[in-house]
Amino acid sequence: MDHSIIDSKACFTTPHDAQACNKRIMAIHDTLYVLGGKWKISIITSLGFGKKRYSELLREVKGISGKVLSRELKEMETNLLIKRTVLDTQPIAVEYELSEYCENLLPVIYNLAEWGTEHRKKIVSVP
Amino acid sequence: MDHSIIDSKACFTTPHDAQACNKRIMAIHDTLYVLGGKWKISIITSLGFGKKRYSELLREVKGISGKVLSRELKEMETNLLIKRTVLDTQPIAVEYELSEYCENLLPVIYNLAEWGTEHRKKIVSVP
DNA sequence: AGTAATGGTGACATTTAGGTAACCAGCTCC
DNA sequence: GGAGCTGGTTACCTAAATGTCACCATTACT
Repeated sequence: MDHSIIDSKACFTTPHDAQACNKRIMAIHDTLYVLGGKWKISIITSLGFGKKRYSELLREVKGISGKVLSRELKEMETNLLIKRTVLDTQPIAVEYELSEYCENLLPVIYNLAEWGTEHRKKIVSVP
Repeated sequence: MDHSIIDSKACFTTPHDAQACNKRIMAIHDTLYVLGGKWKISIITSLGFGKKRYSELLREVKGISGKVLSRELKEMETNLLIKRTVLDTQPIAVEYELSEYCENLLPVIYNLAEWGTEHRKKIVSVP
């Protein structure tokens, strides 16, 4: 019963059961995948300030290409993080916005930001 | 002053200041990088159950190659997540363990696991 | 008819991450 | 001296992520 930090901190609920352990690892990788890559965080941040059209995102998320933007948006839509609405204006306009479901993700992102900020300080201060 | 979810949930501290925004995005990517890739979470999980030697990790982290393991360990060491101790036994043995600093990361990982678990349920239940 | 804006898509090239297998030094056992 | 263990490193190769650039249909304006 001496498995150190993880159990003692009650951060990992299940101990040495390989299957539960693997499920947990997969869950973590799922989340990392949903948030990972070069652009997702920027897109979420941009949409965090309000709904945007495709061309607005293309302008605001600096450096992204049209192809990658549309792919990322599609993926985030199938992950239910984003709502896509086609307006029947002339010419046609498409609006993207964060979904309500995406709100669950914001505290997670917040923690990533906090830890990253502190970590950067820590690393640059190391001799 | 209508920038929706993010501010209303107080999840992003600073509003529409581009520089602060970018710093935050970088911080998030730092964290994602520290935890990202195919193996880091598995290594942390394995070391979470107690200190391990190189060859033990090679056996327990199933599928990893020696090259990648040593690279990941080095990187995690420079990120101060891991302590490396050379024991002067014969033959020489090297022990790896999670650092105290790494404990700060465990709640973050915990959140990733929780969200990932719920998200998987959500996605498979979608029509 | 020509130009520009909308929201994209497709073929291809490049970059990065990860995998394979051979090799090495130091030591021990036989 | 040969085989086997330790903890690695190296050169080379494949696969995945990302970037570039050309292209498309629709509508509107001039």
